[in-house]
Amino acid sequence: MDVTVNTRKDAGDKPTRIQEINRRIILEAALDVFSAYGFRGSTIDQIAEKSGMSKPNLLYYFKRKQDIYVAVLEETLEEWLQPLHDLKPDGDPVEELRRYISRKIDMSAKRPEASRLFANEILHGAPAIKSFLGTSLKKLVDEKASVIRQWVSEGRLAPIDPYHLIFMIWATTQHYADFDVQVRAILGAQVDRTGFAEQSAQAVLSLILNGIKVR
Amino acid sequence: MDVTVNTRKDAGDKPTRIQEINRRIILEAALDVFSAYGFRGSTIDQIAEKSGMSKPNLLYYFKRKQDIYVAVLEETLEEWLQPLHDLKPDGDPVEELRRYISRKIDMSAKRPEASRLFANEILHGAPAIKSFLGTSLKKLVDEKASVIRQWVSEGRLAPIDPYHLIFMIWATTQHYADFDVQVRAILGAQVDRTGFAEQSAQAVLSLILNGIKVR
DNA sequence: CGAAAACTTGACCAACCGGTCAAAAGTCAG
DNA sequence: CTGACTTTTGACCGGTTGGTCAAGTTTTCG
Repeated sequence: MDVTVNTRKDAGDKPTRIQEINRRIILEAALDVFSAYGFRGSTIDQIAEKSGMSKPNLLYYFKRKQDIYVAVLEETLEEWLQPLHDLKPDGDPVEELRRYISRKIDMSAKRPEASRLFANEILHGAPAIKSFLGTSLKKLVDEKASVIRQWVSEGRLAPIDPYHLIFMIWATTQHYADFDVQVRAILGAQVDRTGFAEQSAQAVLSLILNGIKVR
Repeated sequence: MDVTVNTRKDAGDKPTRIQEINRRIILEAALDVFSAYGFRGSTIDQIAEKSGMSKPNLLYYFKRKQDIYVAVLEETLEEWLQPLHDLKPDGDPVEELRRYISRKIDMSAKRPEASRLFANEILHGAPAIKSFLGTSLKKLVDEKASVIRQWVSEGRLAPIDPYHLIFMIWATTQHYADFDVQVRAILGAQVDRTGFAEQSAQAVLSLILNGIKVR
């Protein structure tokens, strides 16, 4: 039994320099492709072409199409939830929520592909991340919801169900990324004018914050 | 040249009884399938099976997969936009918007497949209805936006950009249909308890209405 | 009834696509 | 430089899927 033999690729071997580079290239290309066409609508060939490598070569790094998809989802998820993680019980509630909403809008504007990737995944029943939603995400949201509930009970926020508040923040902030073509169709070229993102952020912020301020 | 020969199927011939029945069956099955798997992810066989007919027979009624998709989109669109059509300049602004939001939430709860069908279509660049978005939908939204702007300028509504307000209403009301699995993962079984829809509606309504009431 | 028109279907096809494989080309440590 | 290991690729395969077709069955209507 030659113990030096290893199966590489799967096992926990440290990746080579080339592996590191190429995995990164593939995941970036895959984010673009999957977010544009969805899992079923994307082909390995598309991702390979965008990565500048052949299909068999891509499959040398990720054995199956699913594996690429899951990898890109996991990679992006952590970044995507960071703003919610950073919502802290200390400090002014309205200010904390203002910061949270601002960061969410900012991320949607700067990385719309990430937003669309999740939107598509969830829209179709979240086959790849359902277990994550029910465990890690639920835990995180439960935690932050109780922070918000605390604020409400202290009278520092207008009475509102914290879960519904979080859903509304998600819905409104991601709308501009997920439904970009619709927004463009209606607003036309002004979407590309500088300051549009800030203007949208202002509208979302003022509406939600007005709705939760104590009066 | 036998003039009585007609190409049927495309032409403006009045459909037979069987045609009317089967087209309806197909479109209903297609809404379920397309909304669950998207255009690319759905197969003609799936729709045929759900319709209880053979694939060639289904293709007898709709020559191509695209044709079924476009037909079901067009059919559902009209119904989907009715509430916005009914937003009238007369009457109390807050009451009008309350009615509009309520009807949107109601539709999302009762016909989530329709909501998901559009969400998916727009998410992927609206290839089938892009022209519609830029013409009919834009016209409708422009019209209603100016109604809202009028209300604001009369001081009957808090100052807010009417387009962003409409987008926020769309985003929040459709969120519960489009992201159903996520909502379920976080809230669990309580989603199925009676009154949940009303509770969500209440949360959305109170937040948005609070944000637009003059103070 | 009878025949024309409408409807239905099994068999089939070509394109596409996820994935394999064996062999060539490149990398790198000793 | 050399040989072991890693990376790359062209050719290929089998399953799926959109769509066709010719032949059969049912409906409609004079």
